[in-house]
Amino acid sequence: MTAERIDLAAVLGKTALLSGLSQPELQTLASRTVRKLFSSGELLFSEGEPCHGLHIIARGKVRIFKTSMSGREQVLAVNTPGESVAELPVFDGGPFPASAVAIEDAEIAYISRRDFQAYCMEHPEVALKVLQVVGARLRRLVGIIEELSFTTIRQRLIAALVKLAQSGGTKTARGIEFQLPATHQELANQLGTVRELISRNLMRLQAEGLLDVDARQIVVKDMKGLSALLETTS
Amino acid sequence: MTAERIDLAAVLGKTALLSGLSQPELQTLASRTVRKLFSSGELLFSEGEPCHGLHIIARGKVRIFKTSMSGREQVLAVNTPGESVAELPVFDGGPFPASAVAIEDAEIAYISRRDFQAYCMEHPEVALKVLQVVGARLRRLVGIIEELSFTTIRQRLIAALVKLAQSGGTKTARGIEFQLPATHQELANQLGTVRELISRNLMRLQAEGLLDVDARQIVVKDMKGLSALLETTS
DNA sequence: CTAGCAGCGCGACTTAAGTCACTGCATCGG
DNA sequence: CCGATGCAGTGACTTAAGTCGCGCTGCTAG
Repeated sequence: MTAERIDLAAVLGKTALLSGLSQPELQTLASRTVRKLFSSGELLFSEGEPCHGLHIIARGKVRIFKTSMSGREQVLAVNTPGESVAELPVFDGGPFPASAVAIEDAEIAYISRRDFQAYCMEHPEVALKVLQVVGARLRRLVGIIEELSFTTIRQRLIAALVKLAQSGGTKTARGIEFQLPATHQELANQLGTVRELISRNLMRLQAEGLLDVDARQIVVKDMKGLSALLETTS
Repeated sequence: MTAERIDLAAVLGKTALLSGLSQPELQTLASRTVRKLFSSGELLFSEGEPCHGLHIIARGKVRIFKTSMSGREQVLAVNTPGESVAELPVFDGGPFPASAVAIEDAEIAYISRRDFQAYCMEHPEVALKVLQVVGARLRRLVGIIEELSFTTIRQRLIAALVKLAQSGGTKTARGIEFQLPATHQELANQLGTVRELISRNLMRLQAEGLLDVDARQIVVKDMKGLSALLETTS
Protein backbone atom coordinates (compact mmCIF):
# COMPACT_ATOMS: atom_id res chain seq x y z
CA MET A 1 0.00 0.00 0.00
CA THR A 2 2.46 2.58 1.17
CA ALA A 3 4.86 1.42 -1.50
CA GLU A 4 2.26 2.07 -4.14
CA ARG A 5 1.56 5.53 -2.90
CA ILE A 6 5.18 6.52 -2.89
CA ASP A 7 5.49 5.13 -6.39
CA LEU A 8 2.52 7.12 -7.62
CA ALA A 9 3.83 10.27 -6.02
CA ALA A 10 7.06 9.84 -7.96
CA VAL A 11 5.15 9.37 -11.18
CA LEU A 12 3.03 12.43 -10.55
CA GLY A 13 6.07 14.51 -9.79
CA LYS A 14 7.47 13.76 -13.21
CA THR A 15 4.44 14.88 -15.18
CA ALA A 16 4.49 18.21 -16.92
CA LEU A 17 1.32 19.18 -15.13
CA LEU A 18 2.54 18.69 -11.62
CA SER A 19 6.27 19.14 -11.69
CA GLY A 20 7.57 21.47 -9.04
CA LEU A 21 5.19 20.42 -6.32
CA SER A 22 6.57 19.44 -2.95
CA GLN A 23 6.71 15.84 -1.78
CA PRO A 24 3.91 16.18 0.78
CA GLU A 25 1.66 17.71 -1.81
CA LEU A 26 2.36 14.95 -4.26
CA GLN A 27 1.57 12.47 -1.50
CA THR A 28 -1.75 14.12 -0.89
CA LEU A 29 -2.64 13.97 -4.55
CA ALA A 30 -1.33 10.43 -4.90
CA SER A 31 -3.62 9.30 -2.13
CA ARG A 32 -6.51 10.47 -4.30
CA THR A 33 -5.43 8.70 -7.47
CA VAL A 34 -6.51 5.34 -8.72
CA ARG A 35 -4.15 3.12 -10.66
CA LYS A 36 -5.64 1.66 -13.81
CA LEU A 37 -4.09 -0.92 -16.11
CA PHE A 38 -4.82 -1.26 -19.81
CA SER A 39 -3.45 -3.86 -22.16
CA SER A 40 -2.37 -2.96 -25.65
CA GLY A 41 -5.36 -2.30 -27.87
CA GLU A 42 -7.73 -1.58 -25.01
CA LEU A 43 -9.83 1.57 -25.10
CA LEU A 44 -9.33 4.10 -22.30
CA PHE A 45 -12.46 5.92 -23.36
CA SER A 46 -14.52 6.67 -26.43
CA GLU A 47 -15.54 9.87 -28.13
CA GLY A 48 -18.76 11.24 -26.72
CA GLU A 49 -18.57 9.56 -23.33
CA PRO A 50 -18.83 11.80 -20.27
CA CYS A 51 -15.53 12.48 -18.55
CA HIS A 52 -15.12 11.92 -14.85
CA GLY A 53 -11.44 12.42 -14.26
CA LEU A 54 -7.94 13.10 -15.45
CA HIS A 55 -5.70 10.41 -16.92
CA ILE A 56 -1.94 10.61 -16.41
CA ILE A 57 0.22 8.09 -18.23
CA ALA A 58 2.68 6.32 -15.93
CA ARG A 59 3.78 3.71 -18.44
CA GLY A 60 2.96 2.81 -22.05
CA LYS A 61 1.67 4.80 -24.99
CA VAL A 62 -1.77 6.12 -25.75
CA ARG A 63 -3.16 7.20 -29.09
CA ILE A 64 -5.87 9.85 -29.30
CA PHE A 65 -7.98 9.65 -32.44
CA LYS A 66 -11.23 10.34 -34.22
CA THR A 67 -13.09 7.77 -36.31
CA SER A 68 -15.29 8.47 -39.30
CA MET A 69 -18.47 6.67 -40.20
CA SER A 70 -16.66 4.88 -42.99
CA GLY A 71 -14.07 3.56 -40.57
CA ARG A 72 -11.18 5.84 -41.33
CA GLU A 73 -9.10 7.18 -38.50
CA GLN A 74 -7.43 10.50 -37.89
CA VAL A 75 -4.82 10.48 -35.16
CA LEU A 76 -4.73 13.66 -33.08
CA ALA A 77 -1.87 12.77 -30.77
CA VAL A 78 0.23 9.95 -29.42
CA ASN A 79 1.03 10.44 -25.76
CA THR A 80 3.83 8.94 -23.71
CA PRO A 81 4.59 8.56 -19.98
CA GLY A 82 4.51 11.78 -18.01
CA GLU A 83 1.87 13.28 -20.23
CA SER A 84 -1.76 13.66 -19.38
CA VAL A 85 -4.69 12.84 -21.57
CA ALA A 86 -7.94 14.71 -22.08
CA GLU A 87 -7.27 17.50 -19.65
CA LEU A 88 -10.00 19.54 -21.21
CA PRO A 89 -13.24 17.76 -20.56
CA VAL A 90 -12.10 17.67 -16.95
CA PHE A 91 -12.58 21.39 -16.81
CA ASP A 92 -15.40 22.19 -19.17
CA GLY A 93 -17.50 19.23 -18.12
CA GLY A 94 -18.26 18.20 -21.69
CA PRO A 95 -17.84 14.75 -23.18
CA PHE A 96 -14.58 13.44 -24.60
CA PRO A 97 -14.03 14.98 -28.03
CA ALA A 98 -12.08 11.93 -29.27
CA SER A 99 -11.28 8.35 -28.35
CA ALA A 100 -8.15 7.00 -26.70
CA VAL A 101 -6.60 3.58 -27.01
CA ALA A 102 -3.50 2.04 -25.43
CA ILE A 103 -1.00 1.09 -28.12
CA GLU A 104 1.29 -0.53 -25.57
CA ASP A 105 0.41 -2.08 -22.24
CA ALA A 106 -0.20 0.97 -20.13
CA GLU A 107 -0.54 2.09 -16.56
CA ILE A 108 -2.66 5.14 -15.87
CA ALA A 109 -2.97 7.29 -12.78
CA TYR A 110 -6.52 8.51 -12.55
CA ILE A 111 -7.72 11.50 -10.54
CA SER A 112 -11.38 12.41 -10.29
CA ARG A 113 -12.61 15.71 -11.69
CA ARG A 114 -13.75 16.99 -8.34
CA ASP A 115 -10.45 16.30 -6.65
CA PHE A 116 -8.37 17.80 -9.39
CA GLN A 117 -10.50 20.88 -9.77
CA ALA A 118 -10.43 21.44 -6.06
CA TYR A 119 -6.69 21.07 -6.13
CA CYS A 120 -6.42 23.68 -8.86
CA MET A 121 -8.44 26.14 -6.84
CA GLU A 122 -6.02 25.77 -3.96
CA HIS A 123 -2.93 25.81 -6.17
CA PRO A 124 -3.42 28.31 -8.96
CA GLU A 125 0.05 27.58 -10.30
CA VAL A 126 -1.17 24.12 -11.23
CA ALA A 127 -4.03 25.67 -13.18
CA LEU A 128 -1.52 27.77 -15.09
CA LYS A 129 0.52 24.66 -15.84
CA VAL A 130 -2.58 23.00 -17.17
CA LEU A 131 -3.08 25.99 -19.43
CA GLN A 132 0.43 25.61 -20.77
CA VAL A 133 -0.09 21.94 -21.53
CA VAL A 134 -3.40 22.64 -23.18
CA GLY A 135 -1.72 25.38 -25.14
CA ALA A 136 0.78 22.94 -26.60
CA ARG A 137 -2.07 20.65 -27.52
CA LEU A 138 -3.94 23.41 -29.23
CA ARG A 139 -0.90 24.37 -31.23
CA ARG A 140 -0.54 20.82 -32.46
CA LEU A 141 -4.18 20.78 -33.52
CA VAL A 142 -3.74 24.02 -35.43
CA GLY A 143 -0.73 22.42 -37.09
CA ILE A 144 -2.83 19.43 -38.14
CA ILE A 145 -5.46 21.74 -39.58
CA GLU A 146 -2.82 23.60 -41.51
CA GLU A 147 -1.46 20.39 -42.97
CA LEU A 148 -4.86 19.02 -43.83
CA SER A 149 -6.04 22.08 -45.64
CA PHE A 150 -2.88 23.31 -47.31
CA THR A 151 -0.61 20.40 -48.09
CA THR A 152 -0.70 17.26 -50.18
CA ILE A 153 -0.23 13.82 -48.73
CA ARG A 154 3.14 13.68 -50.43
CA GLN A 155 4.29 16.70 -48.46
CA ARG A 156 2.88 15.40 -45.20
CA LEU A 157 4.67 12.14 -45.74
CA ILE A 158 7.94 13.89 -46.52
CA ALA A 159 7.57 15.99 -43.39
CA ALA A 160 7.00 12.86 -41.32
CA LEU A 161 10.02 11.15 -42.85
CA VAL A 162 12.27 14.13 -42.24
CA LYS A 163 11.15 14.27 -38.63
CA LEU A 164 11.77 10.56 -38.13
CA ALA A 165 15.17 10.75 -39.78
CA GLN A 166 16.22 13.62 -37.58
CA SER A 167 15.07 12.10 -34.32
CA GLY A 168 15.62 8.38 -34.73
CA GLY A 169 18.02 8.02 -37.65
CA THR A 170 21.60 6.76 -37.77
CA LYS A 171 24.09 7.99 -40.35
CA THR A 172 25.64 5.34 -42.54
CA ALA A 173 27.62 5.29 -45.76
CA ARG A 174 24.42 5.13 -47.77
CA GLY A 175 22.62 7.92 -45.97
CA ILE A 176 20.41 8.30 -42.94
CA GLU A 177 18.75 5.05 -41.99
CA PHE A 178 15.78 4.41 -39.78
CA GLN A 179 12.76 2.18 -39.31
CA LEU A 180 9.17 3.23 -39.70
CA PRO A 181 7.76 3.18 -36.17
CA ALA A 182 4.62 1.32 -37.17
CA THR A 183 2.71 -0.14 -40.07
CA HIS A 184 1.85 1.79 -43.20
CA GLN A 185 -1.73 1.70 -42.04
CA GLU A 186 -0.88 3.43 -38.79
CA LEU A 187 1.19 6.03 -40.57
CA ALA A 188 -1.71 6.62 -42.93
CA ASN A 189 -4.01 7.22 -39.98
CA GLN A 190 -1.67 9.81 -38.58
CA LEU A 191 -1.47 11.62 -41.89
CA GLY A 192 -5.21 11.38 -42.42
CA THR A 193 -5.19 9.14 -45.47
CA VAL A 194 -5.17 5.48 -46.56
CA ARG A 195 -2.55 2.79 -46.71
CA GLU A 196 -2.13 2.68 -50.47
CA LEU A 197 -1.09 6.29 -50.70
CA ILE A 198 1.71 5.75 -48.21
CA SER A 199 2.93 2.84 -50.25
CA ARG A 200 2.69 4.69 -53.53
CA ASN A 201 4.32 7.87 -52.32
CA LEU A 202 7.21 5.98 -50.76
CA MET A 203 7.75 4.19 -54.08
CA ARG A 204 7.59 7.47 -55.91
CA LEU A 205 10.22 9.03 -53.67
CA GLN A 206 12.36 5.97 -54.26
CA ALA A 207 11.92 6.27 -58.01
CA GLU A 208 13.04 9.88 -57.73
CA GLY A 209 16.23 8.68 -56.08
CA LEU A 210 15.66 10.41 -52.73
CA LEU A 211 15.07 7.25 -50.70
CA ASP A 212 15.70 3.57 -50.58
CA VAL A 213 12.76 1.66 -49.23
CA ASP A 214 12.88 -1.91 -48.04
CA ALA A 215 9.64 -2.69 -46.28
CA ARG A 216 9.89 -0.66 -43.09
CA GLN A 217 13.58 0.10 -43.41
CA ILE A 218 14.15 3.51 -44.93
CA VAL A 219 17.42 4.97 -46.18
CA VAL A 220 17.34 8.68 -46.93
CA LYS A 221 19.87 9.12 -49.70
CA ASP A 222 19.32 12.81 -50.32
CA MET A 223 18.26 14.62 -47.19
CA LYS A 224 18.70 18.04 -48.72
CA GLY A 225 16.60 17.21 -51.73
CA LEU A 226 13.94 15.84 -49.44
CA SER A 227 13.82 18.84 -47.15
CA ALA A 228 13.80 21.12 -50.16
CA LEU A 229 10.49 19.64 -51.24
CA LEU A 230 8.91 20.92 -48.04
CA GLU A 231 9.56 24.55 -48.88
CA THR A 232 8.21 24.65 -52.41
CA THR A 233 4.70 25.71 -53.23
CA SER A 234 4.19 22.87 -55.73
CA MET B 1 -11.67 59.18 -17.88
CA THR B 2 -13.90 57.80 -15.20
CA ALA B 3 -16.60 57.30 -17.79
CA GLU B 4 -14.23 55.23 -19.86
CA ARG B 5 -13.30 53.04 -16.96
CA ILE B 6 -16.85 52.35 -16.00
CA ASP B 7 -17.58 51.54 -19.59
CA LEU B 8 -14.68 49.12 -19.79
CA ALA B 9 -15.65 47.48 -16.55
CA ALA B 10 -19.10 46.83 -17.96
CA VAL B 11 -17.60 45.31 -21.06
CA LEU B 12 -15.31 43.08 -19.05
CA GLY B 13 -18.15 41.93 -16.86
CA LYS B 14 -19.98 40.63 -19.91
CA THR B 15 -17.19 38.46 -21.20
CA ALA B 16 -17.30 34.74 -20.69
CA LEU B 17 -13.90 34.87 -19.07
CA LEU B 18 -14.71 37.35 -16.37
CA SER B 19 -18.40 37.05 -15.71
CA GLY B 20 -19.26 36.72 -12.08
CA LEU B 21 -16.61 39.07 -10.76
CA SER B 22 -17.61 41.85 -8.43
CA GLN B 23 -17.75 45.48 -9.54
CA PRO B 24 -14.65 46.58 -7.62
CA GLU B 25 -12.66 43.73 -9.12
CA LEU B 26 -13.78 44.60 -12.60
CA GLN B 27 -12.76 48.19 -11.90
CA THR B 28 -9.31 47.07 -10.87
CA LEU B 29 -8.91 45.05 -14.03
CA ALA B 30 -10.39 47.81 -16.18
CA SER B 31 -7.80 50.21 -14.86
CA ARG B 32 -5.17 47.92 -16.31
CA THR B 33 -6.69 47.57 -19.75
CA VAL B 34 -5.88 49.55 -22.84
CA ARG B 35 -8.53 50.35 -25.40
CA LYS B 36 -7.52 49.67 -28.97
CA LEU B 37 -9.44 50.52 -32.12
CA PHE B 38 -9.20 48.63 -35.39
CA SER B 39 -10.95 49.46 -38.62
CA SER B 40 -12.40 46.76 -40.79
CA GLY B 41 -9.69 44.84 -42.58
CA GLU B 42 -6.97 45.79 -40.17
CA LEU B 43 -4.78 43.09 -38.68
CA LEU B 44 -4.80 42.65 -34.90
CA PHE B 45 -1.75 40.43 -35.08
CA SER B 46 -0.05 37.99 -37.41
CA GLU B 47 0.88 34.36 -37.07
CA GLY B 48 4.30 33.91 -35.53
CA GLU B 49 4.45 37.25 -33.72
CA PRO B 50 5.18 37.16 -30.01
CA CYS B 51 2.14 37.72 -27.80
CA HIS B 52 2.16 40.31 -25.07
CA GLY B 53 -1.39 40.38 -23.88
CA LEU B 54 -4.98 39.27 -23.98
CA HIS B 55 -7.49 40.73 -26.43
CA ILE B 56 -11.14 41.01 -25.46
CA ILE B 57 -13.61 42.11 -28.10
CA ALA B 58 -15.83 44.96 -26.97
CA ARG B 59 -17.35 45.70 -30.37
CA GLY B 60 -17.03 44.32 -33.89
CA LYS B 61 -16.02 40.95 -35.28
CA VAL B 62 -12.64 39.31 -35.57
CA ARG B 63 -11.62 36.46 -37.83
CA ILE B 64 -8.85 34.06 -36.81
CA PHE B 65 -7.17 32.34 -39.73
CA LYS B 66 -4.13 30.64 -41.19
CA THR B 67 -2.67 31.48 -44.59
CA SER B 68 -0.84 29.10 -46.90
CA MET B 69 2.12 29.93 -49.08
CA SER B 70 -0.12 29.86 -52.12
CA GLY B 71 -2.43 32.45 -50.58
CA ARG B 72 -5.30 30.26 -49.52
CA GLU B 73 -6.94 30.86 -46.18
CA GLN B 74 -8.38 28.55 -43.58
CA VAL B 75 -10.61 30.23 -41.03
CA LEU B 76 -10.30 28.82 -37.51
CA ALA B 77 -12.88 31.00 -35.81
CA VAL B 78 -14.93 34.15 -36.08
CA ASN B 79 -15.25 35.88 -32.74
CA THR B 80 -17.84 38.39 -31.59
CA PRO B 81 -18.16 40.87 -28.72
CA GLY B 82 -17.67 39.38 -25.27
CA GLU B 83 -15.27 36.76 -26.54
CA SER B 84 -11.57 36.80 -26.07
CA VAL B 85 -8.97 36.12 -28.68
CA ALA B 86 -5.74 34.18 -28.43
CA GLU B 87 -5.98 33.29 -24.77
CA LEU B 88 -3.38 30.63 -25.22
CA PRO B 89 -0.17 32.35 -26.11
CA VAL B 90 -0.86 34.54 -23.11
CA PHE B 91 -0.23 31.55 -20.90
CA ASP B 92 2.29 29.43 -22.70
CA GLY B 93 4.41 32.34 -23.80
CA GLY B 94 4.70 31.14 -27.39
CA PRO B 95 3.96 33.11 -30.53
CA PHE B 96 0.49 33.51 -32.04
CA PRO B 97 -0.42 30.29 -33.85
CA ALA B 98 -2.62 32.14 -36.36
CA SER B 99 -3.45 35.63 -37.58
CA ALA B 100 -6.39 37.82 -36.63
CA VAL B 101 -8.13 40.48 -38.65
CA ALA B 102 -11.06 42.76 -37.88
CA ILE B 103 -13.92 42.09 -40.29
CA GLU B 104 -15.94 44.94 -38.87
CA ASP B 105 -14.72 48.09 -37.18
CA ALA B 106 -13.71 46.78 -33.80
CA GLU B 107 -12.90 47.93 -30.31
CA ILE B 108 -10.59 45.76 -28.25
CA ALA B 109 -9.80 45.76 -24.55
CA TYR B 110 -6.21 44.76 -24.12
CA ILE B 111 -4.64 43.43 -20.91
CA SER B 112 -0.97 42.68 -20.65
CA ARG B 113 0.20 39.14 -20.04
CA ARG B 114 1.79 39.96 -16.74
CA ASP B 115 -1.28 41.63 -15.35
CA PHE B 116 -3.64 38.91 -16.45
CA GLN B 117 -1.43 36.10 -15.24
CA ALA B 118 -1.04 37.77 -11.90
CA TYR B 119 -4.78 38.18 -11.72
CA CYS B 120 -5.27 34.49 -12.40
CA MET B 121 -2.92 33.58 -9.58
CA GLU B 122 -4.98 35.63 -7.18
CA HIS B 123 -8.30 34.46 -8.54
CA PRO B 124 -8.08 30.79 -9.41
CA GLU B 125 -11.71 30.75 -10.49
CA VAL B 126 -10.75 32.98 -13.39
CA ALA B 127 -8.09 30.48 -14.44
CA LEU B 128 -10.73 27.76 -14.44
CA LYS B 129 -12.97 29.95 -16.60
CA VAL B 130 -10.12 30.41 -19.01
CA LEU B 131 -9.78 26.66 -19.18
CA GLN B 132 -13.44 26.35 -20.04
CA VAL B 133 -13.17 28.88 -22.84
CA VAL B 134 -10.05 27.23 -24.17
CA GLY B 135 -11.86 23.92 -23.98
CA ALA B 136 -14.60 25.18 -26.24
CA ARG B 137 -11.99 26.43 -28.67
CA LEU B 138 -10.23 23.09 -28.69
CA ARG B 139 -13.46 21.31 -29.38
CA ARG B 140 -14.09 23.50 -32.37
CA LEU B 141 -10.62 22.79 -33.71
CA VAL B 142 -11.16 19.07 -33.34
CA GLY B 143 -14.41 19.54 -35.22
CA ILE B 144 -12.59 21.30 -38.05
CA ILE B 145 -10.07 18.48 -38.22
CA GLU B 146 -12.85 15.95 -38.37
CA GLU B 147 -14.51 17.81 -41.22
CA LEU B 148 -11.30 18.29 -43.15
CA SER B 149 -10.24 14.70 -42.99
CA PHE B 150 -13.54 12.88 -43.24
CA THR B 151 -16.00 14.91 -45.25
CA THR B 152 -16.33 16.29 -48.73
CA ILE B 153 -16.78 19.95 -49.49
CA ARG B 154 -20.33 19.22 -50.47
CA GLN B 155 -21.07 17.91 -46.99
CA ARG B 156 -19.29 20.78 -45.29
CA LEU B 157 -21.29 23.23 -47.35
CA ILE B 158 -24.55 21.47 -46.51
CA ALA B 159 -23.65 21.52 -42.83
CA ALA B 160 -22.95 25.24 -43.03
CA LEU B 161 -26.24 25.88 -44.83
CA VAL B 162 -28.23 23.87 -42.31
CA LYS B 163 -26.63 25.79 -39.47
CA LEU B 164 -27.35 29.12 -41.09
CA ALA B 165 -30.93 28.15 -41.83
CA GLN B 166 -31.53 27.10 -38.27
CA SER B 167 -30.04 30.17 -36.68
CA GLY B 168 -30.81 32.99 -39.08
CA GLY B 169 -33.60 31.67 -41.26
CA THR B 170 -37.22 32.78 -41.58
CA LYS B 171 -39.98 30.40 -42.61
CA THR B 172 -41.95 31.38 -45.68
CA ALA B 173 -44.33 29.64 -48.03
CA ARG B 174 -41.46 28.51 -50.20
CA GLY B 175 -39.27 27.20 -47.39
CA ILE B 176 -36.66 28.54 -45.04
CA GLU B 177 -35.07 31.69 -46.38
CA PHE B 178 -31.84 33.36 -45.38
CA GLN B 179 -28.91 35.34 -46.72
CA LEU B 180 -25.36 34.11 -46.94
CA PRO B 181 -23.49 36.13 -44.30
CA ALA B 182 -20.63 37.00 -46.64
CA THR B 183 -19.20 36.48 -50.09
CA HIS B 184 -18.67 33.06 -51.62
CA GLN B 185 -14.97 33.67 -51.23
CA GLU B 186 -15.30 34.13 -47.49
CA LEU B 187 -17.46 31.05 -47.16
CA ALA B 188 -14.87 29.10 -49.13
CA ASN B 189 -12.17 30.21 -46.72
CA GLN B 190 -14.18 28.98 -43.79
CA LEU B 191 -14.73 25.61 -45.41
CA GLY B 192 -11.13 25.35 -46.50
CA THR B 193 -11.67 25.47 -50.24
CA VAL B 194 -12.01 27.85 -53.20
CA ARG B 195 -14.76 30.08 -54.48
CA GLU B 196 -15.65 28.04 -57.54
CA LEU B 197 -16.56 24.98 -55.55
CA ILE B 198 -19.02 26.94 -53.43
CA SER B 199 -20.66 28.21 -56.56
CA ARG B 200 -20.80 24.82 -58.21
CA ASN B 201 -22.04 22.95 -55.16
CA LEU B 202 -24.78 25.49 -54.57
CA MET B 203 -25.86 25.08 -58.18
CA ARG B 204 -25.80 21.34 -57.82
CA LEU B 205 -28.02 21.44 -54.74
CA GLN B 206 -30.37 23.70 -56.65
CA ALA B 207 -30.42 21.26 -59.57
CA GLU B 208 -31.32 18.52 -57.13
CA GLY B 209 -34.31 20.56 -56.01
CA LEU B 210 -33.20 21.06 -52.43
CA LEU B 211 -32.50 24.76 -52.67
CA ASP B 212 -33.30 27.89 -54.60
CA VAL B 213 -30.28 30.09 -55.01
CA ASP B 214 -30.42 33.71 -56.08
CA ALA B 215 -27.00 35.23 -55.55
CA ARG B 216 -26.74 35.40 -51.80
CA GLN B 217 -30.37 34.72 -51.10
CA ILE B 218 -30.97 31.08 -50.28
CA VAL B 219 -34.31 29.29 -49.98
CA VAL B 220 -34.14 25.82 -48.49
CA LYS B 221 -37.02 23.98 -50.11
CA ASP B 222 -36.38 20.58 -48.58
CA MET B 223 -34.80 20.85 -45.17
CA LYS B 224 -35.29 17.18 -44.39
CA GLY B 225 -33.65 16.08 -47.59
CA LEU B 226 -30.78 18.41 -46.92
CA SER B 227 -30.20 17.26 -43.36
CA ALA B 228 -30.48 13.66 -44.49
CA LEU B 229 -27.42 14.15 -46.68
CA LEU B 230 -25.39 14.86 -43.58
CA GLU B 231 -25.99 11.45 -42.08
CA THR B 232 -25.12 9.28 -45.05
CA THR B 233 -21.68 7.82 -45.59
CA SER B 234 -21.67 8.67 -49.28
C1' DC C 1 3.28 -28.67 -42.55
C1' DT C 2 -0.05 -25.76 -43.89
C1' DA C 3 -3.99 -22.78 -43.51
C1' DG C 4 -4.81 -18.44 -42.23
C1' DC C 5 -3.78 -13.88 -41.40
C1' DA C 6 -1.49 -9.36 -41.48
C1' DG C 7 1.19 -6.32 -44.02
C1' DC C 8 2.55 -4.70 -48.33
C1' DG C 9 2.89 -3.82 -53.70
C1' DC C 10 0.52 -2.55 -57.55
C1' DG C 11 -2.51 -1.79 -61.57
C1' DA C 12 -7.06 0.03 -63.12
C1' DC C 13 -10.46 2.88 -62.19
C1' DT C 14 -13.69 6.73 -60.25
C1' DT C 15 -14.34 10.87 -58.33
C1' DA C 16 -13.35 15.01 -55.61
C1' DA C 17 -10.79 18.98 -55.76
C1' DG C 18 -8.58 22.58 -57.69
C1' DT C 19 -6.89 25.70 -61.71
C1' DC C 20 -7.47 28.71 -65.60
C1' DA C 21 -9.71 31.59 -68.41
C1' DC C 22 -13.49 33.89 -69.62
C1' DT C 23 -18.30 36.05 -69.29
C1' DG C 24 -22.01 38.64 -67.30
C1' DC C 25 -23.65 41.75 -63.94
C1' DA C 26 -24.20 45.18 -60.56
C1' DT C 27 -22.45 49.15 -58.22
C1' DC C 28 -19.96 53.28 -57.54
C1' DG C 29 -17.24 57.37 -58.31
C1' DG C 30 -15.95 60.44 -61.36
C1' DC D 1 -22.90 58.20 -68.83
C1' DC D 2 -18.93 55.34 -68.51
C1' DG D 3 -14.94 52.90 -67.19
C1' DA D 4 -13.25 50.47 -63.14
C1' DT D 5 -13.90 47.24 -59.82
C1' DG D 6 -15.57 43.31 -57.17
C1' DC D 7 -18.58 39.37 -57.14
C1' DA D 8 -20.65 35.45 -59.17
C1' DG D 9 -21.45 31.68 -62.87
C1' DT D 10 -19.39 28.33 -65.86
C1' DG D 11 -16.90 25.32 -69.17
C1' DA D 12 -12.64 22.72 -69.98
C1' DC D 13 -9.04 20.78 -68.06
C1' DT D 14 -5.36 18.63 -64.70
C1' DT D 15 -4.25 16.33 -60.86
C1' DA D 16 -4.67 14.57 -56.13
C1' DA D 17 -7.05 11.37 -53.60
C1' DG D 18 -9.36 7.45 -52.77
C1' DT D 19 -11.44 2.66 -54.05
C1' DC D 20 -11.32 -2.09 -55.58
C1' DG D 21 -9.34 -6.18 -56.46
C1' DC D 22 -5.79 -9.27 -56.46
C1' DG D 23 -1.35 -11.35 -55.66
C1' DC D 24 2.80 -11.87 -52.96
C1' DT D 25 5.29 -12.55 -48.77
C1' DG D 26 6.43 -14.09 -44.09
C1' DC D 27 4.88 -15.45 -39.79
C1' DT D 28 2.62 -18.33 -36.53
C1' DA D 29 -0.77 -21.28 -34.32
C1' DG D 30 -3.09 -25.35 -34.73
